[in-house]
Amino acid sequence: MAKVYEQIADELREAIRTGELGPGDKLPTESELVRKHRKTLPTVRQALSLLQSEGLIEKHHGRGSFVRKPRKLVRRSNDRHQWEKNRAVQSEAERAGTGSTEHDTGLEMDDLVFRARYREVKAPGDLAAVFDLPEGTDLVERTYRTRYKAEDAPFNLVTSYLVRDYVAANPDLLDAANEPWPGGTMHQLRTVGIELDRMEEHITARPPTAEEAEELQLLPGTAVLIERKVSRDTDGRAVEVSEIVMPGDRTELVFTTPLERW
Amino acid sequence: MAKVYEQIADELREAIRTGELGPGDKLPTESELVRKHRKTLPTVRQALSLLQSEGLIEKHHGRGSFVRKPRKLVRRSNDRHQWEKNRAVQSEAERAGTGSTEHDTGLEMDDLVFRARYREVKAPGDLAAVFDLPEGTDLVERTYRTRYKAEDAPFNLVTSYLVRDYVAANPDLLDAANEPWPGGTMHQLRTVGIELDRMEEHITARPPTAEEAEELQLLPGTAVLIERKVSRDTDGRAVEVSEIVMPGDRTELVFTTPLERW
DNA sequence: GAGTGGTCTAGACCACACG
DNA sequence: GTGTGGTCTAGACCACTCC
Repeated sequence: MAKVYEQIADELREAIRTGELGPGDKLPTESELVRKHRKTLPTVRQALSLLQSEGLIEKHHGRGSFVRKPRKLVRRSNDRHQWEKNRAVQSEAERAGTGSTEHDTGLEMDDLVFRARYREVKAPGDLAAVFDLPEGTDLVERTYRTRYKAEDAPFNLVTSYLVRDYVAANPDLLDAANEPWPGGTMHQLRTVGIELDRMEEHITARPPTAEEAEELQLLPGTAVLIERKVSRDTDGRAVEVSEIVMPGDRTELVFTTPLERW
Repeated sequence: MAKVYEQIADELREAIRTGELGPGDKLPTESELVRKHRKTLPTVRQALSLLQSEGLIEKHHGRGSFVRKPRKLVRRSNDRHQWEKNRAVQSEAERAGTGSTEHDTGLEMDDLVFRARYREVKAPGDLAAVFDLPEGTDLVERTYRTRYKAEDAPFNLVTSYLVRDYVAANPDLLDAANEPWPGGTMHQLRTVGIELDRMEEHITARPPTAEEAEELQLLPGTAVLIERKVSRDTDGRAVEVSEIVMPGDRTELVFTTPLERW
């Protein structure tokens, strides 16, 4: 072990692991570490950057560096799909009460701020393949941002695509002014005679892009979960494709798979 | 925009986004960027480090920096659970042919190298809570590493816990020498009269720890997917808890949720 | 105003890749 | 051997936080 910055990082990692430095505790300042290890400032900063990229610490300009606290998780369970489907056949009064975001998070609608934007686009190759339609087919692109009223960053970024021809029979579905739609996408599809049979969710993870980090206000050393969801109707046809970007440290996806009995 | 390293990073990001620099292409060398922007080496290096942490580029000592290529994904679908359950009631000859890893990846058993280690541990608080048993209950901890024969890094890290009392009736289940067990965990449990009713999978994402990065040979700028799986028997009792760490850029988890008809 | 981290300069020397 | 990135020194000045 020759690398000085690794040694400094190791020592701090060990202090965090043993609990000598607990969540929220302040680390020694950079100049203290310089004195202690008799190295220079850039070397010490390299060590701290490493810990930051591992998600172990947060640096705060003018205040110091701190051991990161575990985040409170927002849970999204796949049982919400059946819940949403059941809700789509309720009366308007019943549907108006809640949305699936509230079902996911347990929050009241009043705590949330919601923004939707619609746009018409031509299907690029990858989306066309999922829909099993020709490239360039007309799609409705819908982007959603939902955030807590008390915070100014949304807690996820959603982009959803519908095939224009499948939904154009109801012009209301082409206008973002009707959002938030009581009863959600399942009810929207029901107004044009589409019933969903299953949801396929594809999950990967990666570091956030610069834009995502800014929009979700992610600290360095955070990963994002990417969910690509394909909704299929009773003919097995893909009718909605959506991509959801979620902060990996604040989100827990829960999937329950039932098994047949022996 | 005052920050010089952001400007340099932006320019390179843009070149990558537009395709001017395609996957696998070599970036300008650090000294070329120094000359071009009339800045110093550490500043240029800061810009490149940023792109690296975003997973956009790879740096190779002595060779240069390169635009990262997208990885080939290994797909793990939740339909493997039912597949595994069906397999557990087959004859030994049938079970011997394949394991669930092969089912997941489509690879032959001959392409894979498998290592298992068993250990007996006392349940810490968080595990005890999931099993709904007292803290300190005896558990069997099983760790697995599976890798391609051609590569030297495993493609995931698995730690599984069984309640010792539930499985002790069959001593073979306490001995790692019997791994890989033909028919997997579902068949192991069957030998002690346990039938699984459902699987709960909890997914989060974060940057890898230093150990995980080394063991999975992850490049900087990669995230890991964490899956915590709880297997419940027909009484709803948690009988296995496992944690699986997977490279986020090489793994795609697929969950299909069927919906009831209206 | 004092303390602390953020950005940047201007180098030196080392380690790895490749011809 | 030459080119390349990796580590490290020794500072300067700026920006943010808190008293």
